[in-house]
Amino acid sequence: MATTKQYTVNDLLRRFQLNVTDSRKKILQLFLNQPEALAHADIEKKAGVKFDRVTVYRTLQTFVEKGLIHSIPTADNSIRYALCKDDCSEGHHHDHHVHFVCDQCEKTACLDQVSVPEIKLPEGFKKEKVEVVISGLCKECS
Amino acid sequence: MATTKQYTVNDLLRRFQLNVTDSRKKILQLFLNQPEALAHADIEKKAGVKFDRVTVYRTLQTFVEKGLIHSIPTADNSIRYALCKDDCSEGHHHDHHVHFVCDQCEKTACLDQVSVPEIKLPEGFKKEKVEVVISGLCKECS
DNA sequence: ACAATATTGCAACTTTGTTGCAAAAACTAT
DNA sequence: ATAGTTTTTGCAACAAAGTTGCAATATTGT
Repeated sequence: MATTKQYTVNDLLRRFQLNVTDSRKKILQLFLNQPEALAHADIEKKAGVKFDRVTVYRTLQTFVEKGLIHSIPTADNSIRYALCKDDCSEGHHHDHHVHFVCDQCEKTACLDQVSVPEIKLPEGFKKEKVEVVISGLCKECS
Repeated sequence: MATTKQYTVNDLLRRFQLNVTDSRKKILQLFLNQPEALAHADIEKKAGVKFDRVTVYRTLQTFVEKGLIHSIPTADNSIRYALCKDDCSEGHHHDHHVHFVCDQCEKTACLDQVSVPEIKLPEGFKKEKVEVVISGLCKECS
């Protein structure tokens, strides 16, 4: 019930050294409620009129900085965010899974089962982070 | 000399069934002149005050539609564009190489030598396009 | 060179993102 | 519980990015 959820969210925020506030609880809950990645616009919509646009921006920024969520690059100028699973820490995201964007329903998901393959770069390049975004049709749409 | 360049650009535009106009020539030339990917802002800057913002938007859109350039997804909300190498056709980009973004100089490049590995998706997903963006330090910066 | 078509530039507008600052809320220690 | 300190929020104002309609201009094929 409601209380259970609250505890989870509060706990999670605390664990990431964040003060517990209404907007943070609400936004974090959105991420926990559903598997897909969320764009800024989605969050504003789903959170209702309740929070200022600025607050949403700042909350997302904070969450990324603390390693609660990570951003998924897209080719359409709308960054999407998803919960980090395990080994992300402050300022350092290790995102070893593949992201999938459905061309039809536009939903973005983390494919935790699929890991990013090793890629060898030419001499002189130093690899820091590898992002793989696959587009196509998701389970529901194909 | 100048004339040679002109011919190349005109040719290329014609080959992609585009009318030859000042802005298209200029913008295409920008892409040919240098290896890095360009963001919208770069293009406006480099093209000088000569073209309207709207024209640049529309030109890039047209180029993408016709398969002359492709967009590279980024996590910082600024789409970058690069010339398509070979097997892109109208509405269908086959971009089998890896993209590299330097964390220091911010330059984005296509690593044509490095090809995207096969990735197997879970049951039910239909793969259409695979984008790989690697960040780190480029040759010059490391 | 002309007519048909496509492209451009302008203006006005919408959306998206940022900053400074005062009010409100959350945390800490008593 | 409360007072004091620190964070966070919301507002306002702004800046930047992107879109649309339309009239003027440029391009193309004949």
